[in-house]
Amino acid sequence: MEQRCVELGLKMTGQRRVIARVLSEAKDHPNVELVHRRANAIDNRISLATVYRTLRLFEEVDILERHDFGDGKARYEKADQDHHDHLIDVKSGKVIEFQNREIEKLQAAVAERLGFKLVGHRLELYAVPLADDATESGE
Amino acid sequence: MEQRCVELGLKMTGQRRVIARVLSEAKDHPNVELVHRRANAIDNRISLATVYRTLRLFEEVDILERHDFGDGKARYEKADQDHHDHLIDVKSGKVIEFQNREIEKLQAAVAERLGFKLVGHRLELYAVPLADDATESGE
DNA sequence: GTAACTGCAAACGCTTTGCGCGAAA
DNA sequence: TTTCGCGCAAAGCGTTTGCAGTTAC
Repeated sequence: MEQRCVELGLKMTGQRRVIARVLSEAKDHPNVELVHRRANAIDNRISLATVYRTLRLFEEVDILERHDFGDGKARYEKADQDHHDHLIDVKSGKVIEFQNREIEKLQAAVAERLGFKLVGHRLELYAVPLADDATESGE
Repeated sequence: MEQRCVELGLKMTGQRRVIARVLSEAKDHPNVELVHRRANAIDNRISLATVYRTLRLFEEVDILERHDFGDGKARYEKADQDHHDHLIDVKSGKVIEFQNREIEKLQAAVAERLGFKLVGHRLELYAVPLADDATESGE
């Protein structure tokens, strides 16, 4: 990810490096506050404003993807991976990634049938565990 | 819609009647400010707070559906119609409704394969017109 | 009559921004 | 030296809420 930033001519400061690292290592979809907390665990002089500015910057150059899963807070993940959509376990709040080529194709077909060219989409599945032994957790 | 409110035991005040009517007659997906403006065209003593409170109330009893198409403002439509998803023309902002049984089935299948039971979903297609003669409009 | 609703204005939560300072090129 | 990023605090925005007066039943 750092390499990517250099290619784009972004000045890599200490703060940005830390924030980049936090998201590189994240296996979940942290919101801004969580990124801030994790960044501060590494360097506690990073302000919330800088986190907001940096996340936005990274999003603009397509290093990160921003999501909104309906709780009113932006959540981030790195964008360099294969495209996928999200299933949100409404019991635990956990987010699971999935891919489905067939749905993607149908989406493009629907758009075309309506006279449009698909340029993006948002698909989120809200679901509950089948075997109801859900463990409560933040994600 | 008014009938529906009475069934639910909602007190039908003048303000609520107006707001219900505005959304009954809406062919688009107005945001709160727009609902407020349209309601005021009928009775200019309806406050924004009441619009917010009423829309939320109607949403809670499933008279209305709330959407968030990514512009940070809630948008509403009546909920009594067939289920559908939305295609957003990113050129004009226009919203087109569509149905696709096959996508719905695949969504349920995806959820099940992951060990979940689908309880809701959000699908939005962002697209541009194929024949690029888009007329700019609010919706 | 009384519980429920309303308007107003203040507060809310998330996010952005103006400013002066400090670091990098 | 000039540009850019930073922390801080204040402001912005859509939305919610406390309160006192008003309305529907």
